[in-house]
Amino acid sequence: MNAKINTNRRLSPEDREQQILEGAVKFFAEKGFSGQTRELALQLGITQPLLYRYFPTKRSLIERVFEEVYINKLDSAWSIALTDRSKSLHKRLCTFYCNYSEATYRNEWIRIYMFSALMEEPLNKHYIKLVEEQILTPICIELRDYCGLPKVDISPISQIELDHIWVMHGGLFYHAIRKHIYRSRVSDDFEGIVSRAVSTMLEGSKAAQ
Amino acid sequence: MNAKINTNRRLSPEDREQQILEGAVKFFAEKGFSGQTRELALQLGITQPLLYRYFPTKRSLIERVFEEVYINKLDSAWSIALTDRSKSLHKRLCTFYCNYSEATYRNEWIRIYMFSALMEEPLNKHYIKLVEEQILTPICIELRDYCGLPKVDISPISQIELDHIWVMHGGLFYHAIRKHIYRSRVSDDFEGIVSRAVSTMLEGSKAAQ
DNA sequence: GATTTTATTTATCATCTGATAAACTAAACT
DNA sequence: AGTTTAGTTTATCAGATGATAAATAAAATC
Repeated sequence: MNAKINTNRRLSPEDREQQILEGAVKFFAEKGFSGQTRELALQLGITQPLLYRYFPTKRSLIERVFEEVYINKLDSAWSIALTDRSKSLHKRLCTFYCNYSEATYRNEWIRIYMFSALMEEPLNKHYIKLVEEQILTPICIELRDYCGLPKVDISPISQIELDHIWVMHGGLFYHAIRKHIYRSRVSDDFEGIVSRAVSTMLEGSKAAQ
Repeated sequence: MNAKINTNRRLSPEDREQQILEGAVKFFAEKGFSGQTRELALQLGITQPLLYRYFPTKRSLIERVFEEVYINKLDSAWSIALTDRSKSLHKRLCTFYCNYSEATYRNEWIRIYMFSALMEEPLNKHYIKLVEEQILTPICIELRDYCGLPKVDISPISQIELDHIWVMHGGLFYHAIRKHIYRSRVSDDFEGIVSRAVSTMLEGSKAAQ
């Protein structure tokens, strides 16, 4: 299928390493980390031992794949934009989730994320912590303001509030799971889905007070 | 760890098969389907070739695991109860999701489901279809009634409506993913989470009209 | 109690799979 | 052009892994 004809043999080490890394991301996203080095090499159009010239072990390659996929994906500017009260909270949340989904709700990202979570890679827990601290807590704070509830410095954000936002966050994430893991046919109008989910959450939260 | 001392050797074929099957469910839920037969046997306190007395291949054992985990989990009485308009829709949805989560949001179910989805087992697509037909579409129909919108026979349930309910459904499912796949600390008050998610969805949907 | 049956184990095979070493060859250097 | 350097392949290893056959021993049968 995807096996390239080896047109340009003898790449520079930097190019070859990059090519292997990119191929490995695709490969492991598809097959999981029990995918075999020979099959990866075949898909790259190189021989299997060549992998070991650039990565000492399979495990080291997998860890580079993690880095490649996860570094710099969470832009701190986003969580700052979430707190910009010159715009409506609805607008801010929609913008955020559209940006966020473009960066993370991608085939390779989602699948590698799920494979690594099932393998109990520490990566997953780090990422979850980051999401709670940099995304969900800021949203909870804005939601309190939106609903006219006490500020954070009066009472800290509770697990209940976090879990409530997790449902919306998870619901949107689950859209990507359905698309890239279940490979179901899903509506391509993600903006519309986000907008409705955000409206529902905001209206529902206000009504609950 | 879990390796039983082999106190009762020579079980009856029925008992042994059942014991292997139950052990295999736990084992593959933890390790995924690339888990090895020797390790499974060790965990069961039997020798590896004994597995092949009861299951001709590893694959056949895995397929029995699928059956064991998924058969009869979707109770058709639930979707009927969803349409019982003598109770409030909020009440019906809460009851449904509490029952549904008890049957499916379990460690082994969730993990095997996700492993099988990543492997593109047909099981997944069948199950998704069932969920859309027997759970989500009935909910959409009830939601239309709740919001005072046209009946199904006037205009069928659209992809947009389904996707909207998928967000709530996925958000609740994602709670189980966080618990059993990410193994995050989550609130144990699932009833409370369901109640808030349902209220939010209902209020939000009504307000959107 | 002796014999048959069969659940289980021991021993083993063939293939797969991560990894290494040596051979090869395209490019760089003198 | 001849020599060196280094990217790539061929050949191969050692351990893992699914699966099978023969040996063993607990239970059932007579």
